[in-house]
Amino acid sequence: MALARAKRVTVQEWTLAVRSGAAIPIPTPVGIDFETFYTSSYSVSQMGNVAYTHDRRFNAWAVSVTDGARTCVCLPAEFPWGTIAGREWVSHNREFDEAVFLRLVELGTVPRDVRPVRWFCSAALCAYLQLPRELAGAAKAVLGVTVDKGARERAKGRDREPDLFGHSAEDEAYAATDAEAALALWLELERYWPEHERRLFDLTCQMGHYGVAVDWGYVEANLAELNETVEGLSRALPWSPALSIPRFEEACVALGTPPPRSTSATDPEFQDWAHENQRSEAVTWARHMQRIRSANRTAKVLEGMQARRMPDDRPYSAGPTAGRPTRSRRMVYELKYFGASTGRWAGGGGLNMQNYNRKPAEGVDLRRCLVAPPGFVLAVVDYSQIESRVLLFLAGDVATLEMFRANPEADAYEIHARATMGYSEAEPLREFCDRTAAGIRQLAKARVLGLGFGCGARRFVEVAKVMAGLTIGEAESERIVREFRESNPKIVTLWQNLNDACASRDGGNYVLPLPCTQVNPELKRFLVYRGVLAKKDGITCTVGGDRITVYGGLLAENWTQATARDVLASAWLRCEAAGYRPVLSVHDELVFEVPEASAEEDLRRIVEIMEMPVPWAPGLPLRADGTLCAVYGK
DNA sequence: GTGTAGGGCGCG
DNA sequence: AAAGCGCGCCCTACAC
Repeated sequence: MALARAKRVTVQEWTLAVRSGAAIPIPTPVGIDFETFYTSSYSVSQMGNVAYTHDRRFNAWAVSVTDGARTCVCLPAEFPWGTIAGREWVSHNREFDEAVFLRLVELGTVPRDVRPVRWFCSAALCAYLQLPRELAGAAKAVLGVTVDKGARERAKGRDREPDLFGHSAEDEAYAATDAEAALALWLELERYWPEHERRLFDLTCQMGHYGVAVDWGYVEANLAELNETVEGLSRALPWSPALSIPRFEEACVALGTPPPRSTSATDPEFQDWAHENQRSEAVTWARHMQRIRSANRTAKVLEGMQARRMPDDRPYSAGPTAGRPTRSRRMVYELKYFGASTGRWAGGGGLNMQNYNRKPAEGVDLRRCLVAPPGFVLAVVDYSQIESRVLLFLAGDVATLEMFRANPEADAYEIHARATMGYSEAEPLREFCDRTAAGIRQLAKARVLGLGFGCGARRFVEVAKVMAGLTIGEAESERIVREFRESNPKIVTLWQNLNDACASRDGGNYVLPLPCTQVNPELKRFLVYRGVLAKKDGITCTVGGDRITVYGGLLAENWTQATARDVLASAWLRCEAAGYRPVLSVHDELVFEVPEASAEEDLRRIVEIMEMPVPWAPGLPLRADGTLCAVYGK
């Protein structure tokens, strides 16, 4: 076992081995892992890497470095950094270890000229391969070894002065194992990670480091106001804590009002309850709670932004303050490469940039906080209904795809209405519906959004209400679902085929290749469903360490989402190659800062690049819409 | 005290 | 036959 082979050495032994040429054979990277102090309230998961490493409590109490044969664990100040400078390094969660390292350089703990030639991330690699992202899980799954993740646990509560606690041999052993596991995972799996995906990972990290410009005045003013709103609303509730559902239910009972099944603003059960009890004070209380939760969330996002403000930068404009450091107008953030099993990026680092409210909450517009820096405008470009189009592509519905191509101004709802609902007017569907007050577009929207992935009639009643604002009964829902399936036989066949293919892998793994694999087998990408068990009542398997039930519609959805992700990834790389680097990416959308002077032309070119057909999906019609704006979301 | 589960609020 | 899916973070309750 790779991990057992490494021998623990002292700093002197390590240095000697490197000087004699015994250590770190040239093509081999070194595994490197920092151990740092943290508590429940002071942690990297809440604060993000930059804020965490710049906090006054920051303390790196050990570094472990391994070449696979020998491992050295010591204080960062004691490590002979010259022995690994200019080499390739590997860490599990590179962004964290890199932030620690850069901070130690900044603090003078590590010499200024030490740099790796490249720094790899075994966690990103594991995520790409749909293995557990977390070190212990990945080591277990890939190497078959148990890595105790206790080192960091034991670091909690420790005095921040490294001299005062003197870490135990056991602590050091765990620190060593983390570095060894990272290196072993990298060496074992590295060849399965294609070059363009590594590039996407690096671009993702760089994008977050570059960050976004923020209107800090707007953030500050609204944060104060939101906190007042929360306090005021909380005081109006006759119990505490304000968001306690048991206390709320007790208050309902005392009032003689039956408590609702849900207190969620968007839950249909709550809406029905609120309507039935509209004269009861309980409804007022519930709405207060909803406003508190919403205001609270918004306030927390604003606080998260403030915590990630970059320490300083130089003013953009010339003038008396030019060149003098000022408080930065930018904010750093993190995006998790391959955060979803389908490959989509996910929010991370304590602040999720991918779920900012689209509409103001309590009068506060979160998107309005993100702005273009002076001299620039934001170019926001997103794909139109990309998943609906990809689903048709994967189902092989060539005829419907051809309608997209022939009718580039029409959206997916109109195409669906024309293809399967008998709509045949010459005028665009939206105009027709506006003119005649017909409901066909809403129904088409509900069908497209709700029925493509196997949703049944009972569930569709709610889906139609939430997605398209349609109120339908059970019988009507059944009719719509049946009619959809009859008129979209290719989609239904896709569900069945995927279901059968997965079930046929009973006892093994189901590997579903993505379209990008078709053209260039070197660039393989798959969805992997491990440990398939096909029983009479359904199929179960393991995805990302969790046991889940799968069915045809779900497989179709996963396949679609993953393929749409590849379309965006491909566009991101093409934009990058053309000199356009996004500052943010949200699933089907890229946001750029473009100079005011060339904004129109830049936007036109970006849209053009994003709409370029992808070689591995011939016949997939792509449509991108772009807008220029001074603030995000306008 | 810590860890976790569930409800809730957001997004594509 | 039927089943929308994919995420993250905050708050509260509760078991340990």
